[in-house]
Amino acid sequence: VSTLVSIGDFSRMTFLSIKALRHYHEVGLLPPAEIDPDTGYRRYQVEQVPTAQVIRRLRELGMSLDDVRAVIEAPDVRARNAAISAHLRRMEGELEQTRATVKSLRLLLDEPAPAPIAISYRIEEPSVALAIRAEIAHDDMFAWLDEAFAELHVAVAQRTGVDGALFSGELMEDEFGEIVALVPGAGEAGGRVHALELPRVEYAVAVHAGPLEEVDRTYAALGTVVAGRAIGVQGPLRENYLSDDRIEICWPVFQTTPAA
Amino acid sequence: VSTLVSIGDFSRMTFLSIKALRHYHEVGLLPPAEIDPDTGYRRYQVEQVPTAQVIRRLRELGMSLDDVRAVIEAPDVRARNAAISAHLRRMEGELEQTRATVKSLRLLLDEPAPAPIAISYRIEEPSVALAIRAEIAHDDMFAWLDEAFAELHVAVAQRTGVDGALFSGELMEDEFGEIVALVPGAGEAGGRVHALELPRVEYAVAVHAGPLEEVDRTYAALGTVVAGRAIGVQGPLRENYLSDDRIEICWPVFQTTPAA
DNA sequence: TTGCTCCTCACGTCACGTGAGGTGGC
DNA sequence: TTGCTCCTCACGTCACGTGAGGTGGC
Repeated sequence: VSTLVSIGDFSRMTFLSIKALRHYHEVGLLPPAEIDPDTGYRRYQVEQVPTAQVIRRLRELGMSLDDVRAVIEAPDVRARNAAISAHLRRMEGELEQTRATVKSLRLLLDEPAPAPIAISYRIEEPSVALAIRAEIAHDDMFAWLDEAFAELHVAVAQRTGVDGALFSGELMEDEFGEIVALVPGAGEAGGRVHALELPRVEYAVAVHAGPLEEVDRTYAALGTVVAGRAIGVQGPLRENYLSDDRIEICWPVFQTTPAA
Repeated sequence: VSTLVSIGDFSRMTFLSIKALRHYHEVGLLPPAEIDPDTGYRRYQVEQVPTAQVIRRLRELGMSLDDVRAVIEAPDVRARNAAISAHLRRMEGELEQTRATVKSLRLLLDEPAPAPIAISYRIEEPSVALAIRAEIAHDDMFAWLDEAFAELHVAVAQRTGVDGALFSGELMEDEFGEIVALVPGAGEAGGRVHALELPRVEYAVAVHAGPLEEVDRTYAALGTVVAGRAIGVQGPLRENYLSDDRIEICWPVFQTTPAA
């Protein structure tokens, strides 16, 4: 015969606030064992304490209630551990990101004016490429590109240039929008992979060398020049991945060169 | 003569979303250099880009907009670096906490049933102590206790027991409430320090040995016994800090011993 | 009986995101 | 002129916290 305790006692026993316990009840994460039909008083079983302790620790690790629920309701130990490990991996990724951001912040504060970068102009004549397109959130960009290029590399037969990507305005401005991963050349379409005809575009181009966290500074330098000369036109930005730490950034412009 | 750019261009140059930029304008963190009186169009100066880049990095580090503002509006480099360093120290503290929580979670999952703990009963006869009391948030508990004990240790003249603390029910249940730090014995009152007369209380007592992160499990074990015997009474919980890793937890109960 | 516990709304917080509905600029 | 950019509400998100106002239980 198990002991029932009031919400106050359960709170003291689990270090979860009463408000939190009521919230977990409301969302069905940790319903009390019993509810008095007259008074609405919640009664918890002492056997619910370990579950509550797990919930508190997962919440302290910043796991969302939905993910906590997945852990709590996992059918077996394997699934449970997988859910927890996935979260810990995410946290490690964030930690790496944090380290990089701190470094980047120090750099920015120490060196507010960036080294001047070379900007060139280029006319891209119409060309073909193998491409994958999608509407994604800005935060998913890296993961999405990794996967897309993996698929494209399998499909491409005749490469005529380095990997590149097109970013719609909305993707930058709204945190959600169209993205295209492309490999110049020809190959086998199928699945998400399709052939893409790239139109003629004029670009102002800058090369970003160095850590990815700094790439906004190159964008800013390039954008400043384009804005200063009032030559910007609409159309997606393009990045070309020259090497592991060299990215070519292409900003669409018009009439940078006298007509032939 | 500085270049003005539209919110869209500024967004592309800084990797801040348009929604974020409008929000920063609304709260006065990064107002545009100019606003068209007819259309309401925001225009940013390219010289605002570095500030925006700093804001983006600080936000990525999880700094609140209020704290970001403090950094941005810092009167000099010293004040600015102090604000940033304070945030980074907080983050390191959280990282330590995260490590401890992960460890504690693994322990809890590996060993769901805790080792049975010894529970004893005790009657505390009325006594005196030097004490500091306050209403605090649960999260500030450790910092507050550290400071309070430092003050009490200076004031105490005749110690008759180890450091202890009283925790009101609300502090546990509402995340905000009364806390009392106390040193049994006598000494010099003054400032926040005052003499406190402790009434007679009967306690169920358990000793928690080991890491602080696990202390909820001892609370739960103690609470389970108290609830099972239906001997709980209201009144603050008490902790006595026996040594660095031994905490005595005292739960108020009634009539645990036959009357004399 | 008193005061303590617990209840249910309803609204606030933080930093934006998500539309809706509309207008200006090239 | 078209469609693209930008505007302002108003409301949503997430995980609770903060009261208000009221009732049950010892």
